[in-house]
Amino acid sequence: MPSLTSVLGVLDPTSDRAVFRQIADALREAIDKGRFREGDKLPSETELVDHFGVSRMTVRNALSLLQQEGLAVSEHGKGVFVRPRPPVRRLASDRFARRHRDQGKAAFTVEAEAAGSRPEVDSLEVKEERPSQDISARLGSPRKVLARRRRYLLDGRPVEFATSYLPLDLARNTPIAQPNPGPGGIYARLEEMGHRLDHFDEEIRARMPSPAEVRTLQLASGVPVIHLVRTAFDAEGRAVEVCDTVMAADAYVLAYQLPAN
Amino acid sequence: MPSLTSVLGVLDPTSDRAVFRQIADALREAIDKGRFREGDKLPSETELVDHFGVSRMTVRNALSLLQQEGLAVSEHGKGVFVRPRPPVRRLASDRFARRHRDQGKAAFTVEAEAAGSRPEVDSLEVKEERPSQDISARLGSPRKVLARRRRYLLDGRPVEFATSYLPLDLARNTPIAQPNPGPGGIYARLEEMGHRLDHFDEEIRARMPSPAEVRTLQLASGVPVIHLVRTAFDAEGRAVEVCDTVMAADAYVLAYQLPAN
DNA sequence: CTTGCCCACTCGTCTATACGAGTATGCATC
DNA sequence: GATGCATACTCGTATAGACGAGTGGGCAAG
Repeated sequence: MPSLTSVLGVLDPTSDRAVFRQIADALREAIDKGRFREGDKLPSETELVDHFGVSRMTVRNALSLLQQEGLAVSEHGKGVFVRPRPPVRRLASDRFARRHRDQGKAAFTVEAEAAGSRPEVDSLEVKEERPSQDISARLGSPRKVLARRRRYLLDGRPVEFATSYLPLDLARNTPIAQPNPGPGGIYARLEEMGHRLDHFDEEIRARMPSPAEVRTLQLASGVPVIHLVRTAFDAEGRAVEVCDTVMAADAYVLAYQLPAN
Repeated sequence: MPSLTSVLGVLDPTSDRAVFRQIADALREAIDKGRFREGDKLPSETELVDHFGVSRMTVRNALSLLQQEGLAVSEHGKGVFVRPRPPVRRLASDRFARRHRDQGKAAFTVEAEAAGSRPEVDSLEVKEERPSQDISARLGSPRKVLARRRRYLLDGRPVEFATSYLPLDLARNTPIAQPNPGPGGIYARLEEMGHRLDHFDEEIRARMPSPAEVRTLQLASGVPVIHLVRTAFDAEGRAVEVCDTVMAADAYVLAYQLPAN
């Protein structure tokens, strides 16, 4: 096995770059060059202390940098590891198009099984609520809304949670207010109820997760979330649903196809 | 002025939650409640040390958490501040549609001025290169490509940098190989050259920036980047351009409109 | 063989101290 | 009044030490 010096090099005492940054640089370079691969254990804090001849806080500072960059994750009692890249779920822009509406299962389940993963849906909750200001504005200021919350998991790992909001006058006492709205999901039910869907608006943001989101999605440090808000409009131009989704950014790539004219 | 105790409360010594997390919680809550607003200075490390009766490293640990969450930014010699939310640039999905192709200025310039900001383009560079494996695959494996790099700034702040790649056999000795390709940009030139554009594919990811990206975009810690790769296809189905864009996530919201059928 | 404990190793948290470096202010000097 | 310096504040970096807590292996007892 190669010596730590050949893998990580040594510090440059003449450099004005902070020592912990030099250590982080050395580790980052070693990872980039494949000397450490996904899931590999990095040298322990003690080993790095001995190798570089610095104090433990300095080493921890360096490792903390790598974790903020999303390059490494630490596991209490085990060590610090190169962060494994999870399989990525690709969301096509036409995933809610009418022609793709499966009559049996939910879109998430169909796609996950096609990709060879085990899908789960979780923390299902259907409630009547007063809408937040933002949701209210998007739905045309209804007094109350029906909120459908759920969390999605892939092979046991939470990847996304979402809340759908519908004006209560539209959804009350319909299959939409049931935990399972039936084949084709709530979009199929909306169309059966005479709200032929015309188009969707999607807004995409990326940001660091709140502490609550870190818990719900079991996010490693250095992993942002993608925040997607989709509004569904019927043929009369009425907003009939808003779906607010927060996704673990390391589990998703969003794909859109756009006409050129 | 209110006492720190009334703003931040006190520690719960019976809690098993780490002290630095309790301090971070207190600050986060104060920010959420508006006790500290955008751009406000948080209490200095020394003040927090005195108030909570802990060591400075513990306070720094707490402040570091808030910075990782993107809630705060520190400025050497000045203090730690609630991170200001910059104005957000909204990118509509039809921004490259033919009907919007302005005959005078670049899309970025037009949009920025409409929003009342001062746009700049920077580090313009046009080069012939060997494509990376990824770019090569997207463009149908050309031996060489023309790469057009540039950085965009809004009111002096870098918000995005992008590289366009075109197969060299298509772009060599054309206006596209000039730093300024002329009115309507390279898409207008491509269409003049007989490559009528048919559609665009866009792929969106979010992740933490590399150290190089932090420098180029002058990113605060706790700010992810949005990575967008757009491929332009002509009417024959040939990929004629790939544009690789990295955006400061706190400066953008992407908006797409999708048909329902 | 299985169970259960101990121990060694890992990272997590916290204290105390020191000095460096960037910023802003006021005061003395020119 | 303008210049420049001293100073006091800010955060940045680094050391040394201590104890806690999670993990896993080995060994001894059953």
